[in-house]
Parts: sequence; C-alpha cells; structure tokens
Amino acid sequence: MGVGDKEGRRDETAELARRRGFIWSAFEVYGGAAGFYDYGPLGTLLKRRIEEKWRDFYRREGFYEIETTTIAPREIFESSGHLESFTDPAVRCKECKSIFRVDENLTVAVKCPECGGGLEASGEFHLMFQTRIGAGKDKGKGGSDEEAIKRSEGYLRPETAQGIFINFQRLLKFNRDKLPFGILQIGKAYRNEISPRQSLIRLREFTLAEVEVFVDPAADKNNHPRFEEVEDRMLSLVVPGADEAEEKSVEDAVSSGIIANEYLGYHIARVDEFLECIGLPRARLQFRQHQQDEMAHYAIDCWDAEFLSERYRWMEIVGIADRGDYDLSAHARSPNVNMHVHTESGEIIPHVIEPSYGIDRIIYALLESAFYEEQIGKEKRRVLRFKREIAPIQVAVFPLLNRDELKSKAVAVFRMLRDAAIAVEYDNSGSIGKRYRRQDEIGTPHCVTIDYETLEDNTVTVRERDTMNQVRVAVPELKDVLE
RNA sequence: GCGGCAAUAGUCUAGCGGUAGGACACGGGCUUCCCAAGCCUGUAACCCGGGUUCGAGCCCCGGUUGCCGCACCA
Repeated sequence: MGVGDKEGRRDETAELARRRGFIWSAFEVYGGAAGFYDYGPLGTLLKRRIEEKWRDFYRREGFYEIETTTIAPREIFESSGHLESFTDPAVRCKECKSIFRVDENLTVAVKCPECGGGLEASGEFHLMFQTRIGAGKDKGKGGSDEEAIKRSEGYLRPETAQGIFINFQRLLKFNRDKLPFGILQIGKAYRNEISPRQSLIRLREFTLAEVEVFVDPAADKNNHPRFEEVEDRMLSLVVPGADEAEEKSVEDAVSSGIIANEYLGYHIARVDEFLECIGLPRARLQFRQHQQDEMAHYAIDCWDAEFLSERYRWMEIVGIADRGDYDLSAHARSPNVNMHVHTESGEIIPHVIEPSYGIDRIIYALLESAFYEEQIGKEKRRVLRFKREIAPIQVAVFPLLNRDELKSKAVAVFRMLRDAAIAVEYDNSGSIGKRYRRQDEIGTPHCVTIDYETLEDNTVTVRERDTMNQVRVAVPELKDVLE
C-alpha cells in the first residue's frame, strides 16, 4: 500500500499517467470528448507488452489469432441479437427527465413510473455506433427505399467475438473439422455509452482481447485434457447472494457445481493465472458469478474477474462466459448459414467458452496497483512497481557525472543495450538522484550508472528500482543480469 | 441523459472588474564520485463561443470537459 490518504493517492496515479506519457483524454486541444482516451508513448509500450504476454499465454493453449473487421453490416448484428438488445426505443419524462427503455411494460402511452409525468419520445439508445456502408441507396437489388437504406446500415462492433463466430466454418476447416479449438482476437470495440466516466473504466472505444473456444458440449465440456494442471488452484469466488468471496479450489468449485463445467473452470483458472503473471496482486482479485437476470443475452453461465480498485471499488476486468450454442445457433437461423459440425455422435452445434479481457481496464488496474509513494528522508519517492517484463522501459543508462569521458562510455553502453533490442533510455540531465527518481516514476526496473571505475575495469553499477540496492556488474554480463 | 460543483503554464496553484504571480517540472549553463541538494538562466497558462462593461481570467448565458449524486452499464 502506498503512503498517504486515498484521496491524494487517487489523483496522483491519474496525474502521473498523464504527465509521464501513459494515457490522456483524446481530442484535448479541441476540448475533448468523453469516453475516449489516447495512449502516449509509455502507455503504448505498456499496452503492447501486456498484449504480447496475452498472445504468448494463449499460444501455449494451441490457439490461433485472427483479425476481423471492426465494421459489419446490419445483418450480422440482427442475427447476433445485438441490434435488438442494444438499440431499444427510449422515452423521456417531461417532468423529471428520467429516461426509460420502451418494452412490454412501458410504452409512450403510459405515465412516468418515477413521478407520473407525461412521456415523450427521446430517440433510441444506440449502444452500437451506426454508420453507412457505401452510397446508401441500392435500388439494383429491388425493394423499397427503406429496405435499401437498411441494407446500407453498418455498425461498429461492440465486441470482437462476432467476427470469429461468422467465420466459424472457415476456422473449422482450418482446424481440419476437429473440435475443440480456440481462436483469439485483440482489437478495438465500440459502445456508445450514455455516460462514460471513470477514465479507462468506461470508454466508448476500447480494446478487447477475446478468446472463443469451440467445444463439443457432450464430449468436451466436462473433460478438459489439462484440467489437472489447474485443479488445485485456489480462487476467490463470489456467488450470487453472497456478500464475500469464498476461497475454493477450481476442482471443488466445478465438482460442487458452482462453476458450470470443467471447461469453464479451466479457463477461469487460466484467467486468474494470467492476471497474476502480469503483476496484479491476487489479494485484489476475485471472480463473481453473474445473477441470472444480469447475464448478457447470450450467456448461460458467466463469471467476472474483478479487481479491487482503491478508487472505483470492485470493477470487472475480464468476463468469462459459457455462451452455450447461442451465437452459432443465432447465425445458423439465417438462410445459407451453416454452423454444424459432424462428429461421431452426429451433427452438433458447438458450445463456446469465452474469456473476454478488457485491456484498458487491466492497464488502469496495473497503474493503480503498481503506484507507490514512499518517504525517503524529506523527499517523496514515487514509483511504479511494474513487473520487470511489462515495464515500458527496461533500463536507463547514466553517466555518474556530466563529463565527456563518462558520457562517451555511457553512450556506448546505452547503444549496446539498444542494439540488443532492450527498451533503454539515456539520461545525463541533473543529479544522479534526480535521474533515478525519474525512472522510478515510470517503473523502470534497473538503472545502469557509469563511473570512473568503469573506465578502469569495465564494470558498472546496476541499481534496482524497488530496493534501490546497487550491484557491480561487468559490462559484458550486463545483458544477462538485466534479463 | 438529468441535477449540483468546478475549469489559470507540463503539474499543482494565487489572483482585485483595470500590469496574470508562485512552486514543482522541463530546456541551457555552473557545480556535483550514486538517490528529486545548490547557484545562474530560459521556455511556458486564463477551456470554447456569445453577452454586459470604457475595460472580463473574474459578472451573465450557452457549449465542452472533469468530479459528485441519480439513471445507464446488453
């Protein structure tokens, strides 16, 4: 935990992230727009490192990554159910201005349930961004103007998953008609949130990293070949109605029916493992099961990995859903769409297990949990304690003093490391202490300092971020020590 | 979307209806043999658009963004 009151610390994290080039709100010079953030140089490095870790993590599951479009024609979202569940007509009360979705229980004819005032139409909730594909009218295909306009409607994807589902048959062929198999996708998704707030927590444009695992419900769901690798892993689980998390092994949770099946349990455990491996403190993680009425239109069992933020309390960073055959069946209802797989037990529609990571929220969680303030003498030391592998800058190189003979040696060491593809910075400005502090603030795990002894015996000091300890290392061994 | 509050250098802030000031950060220089020391010096700001006024950073209106509450979060 950091030193100081929470109020102070909250602002410090966001302020540091902005000032040091991690993230800032988009379009600043034009006054900004809520729900959009840009990643600066260090934020982009951090994000790439997490994405690479993620790719590597799921590569080891034997999954392949694909990249599909971010815009899709209306039809896709009609089939997927998003159009219906994302864009309800809305009404607004003339008196109290409350907004309601129109459903069976509430039409324009009735009074405001809050205050009894009259209701007026208020457009629609378009949680999906709409756009037009092509010139608009398409009379060649016949039909009315209205139908032609409808055909030209496109939407920005609200999740990356649909791009995987609609390619199912090609992906199945790629996998030589065998189940199970998994497909990854990292990319932007868009939701036109009514009221985005909370920095990276609720964005209108954000990065999802999604895994869709297609399984044979009969053969696979309770028979994951690597379940034993994770079965003893302890998870913090919160079930509907419970106030607090309960520690349970994955095996216990599955065998007692808390987690719907072994396959889902396996992937929940892997999510937990991934979050730990990028450096989120396990004490601040839990898995919360959705209530029935809280689940998305596609899910049959769903768990959120939640991170305990000091500022926002428990927040969802990953959703792990058993989507059943919802998506493939939904698309299969369209003419000419076939989502069946021939197995030994006949024609089936596979089920989908889906871990879906909110990369921006994970980055927020990492920034917040890595931020520490320490009192060093009279000075405050601010440090981002990233795990070494995800730190944007791996090492900084300094000459102890700003003198030519030290500078030229320091630059030589700097270039050597840079040529070894290590993310390295050179700094000769200000006192040595000041340079250490600058690197602490952006989470650089090691600093290398060149002094007069270096000129004699070719050794340098390597200073470690968290302990501030120094060790003497020979330059040729530097690369190995840093890695 | 609604209501309340707010908006000044990169960051944090001071400011009277009449010359925008400080601290830190940053750049240049000096000093300095390992943790934001010191000295000199430089760059840098009134969210946007209207209005009132001889004159608006300050008052009024609208917008934008942020914070808090309500609603929303498939």
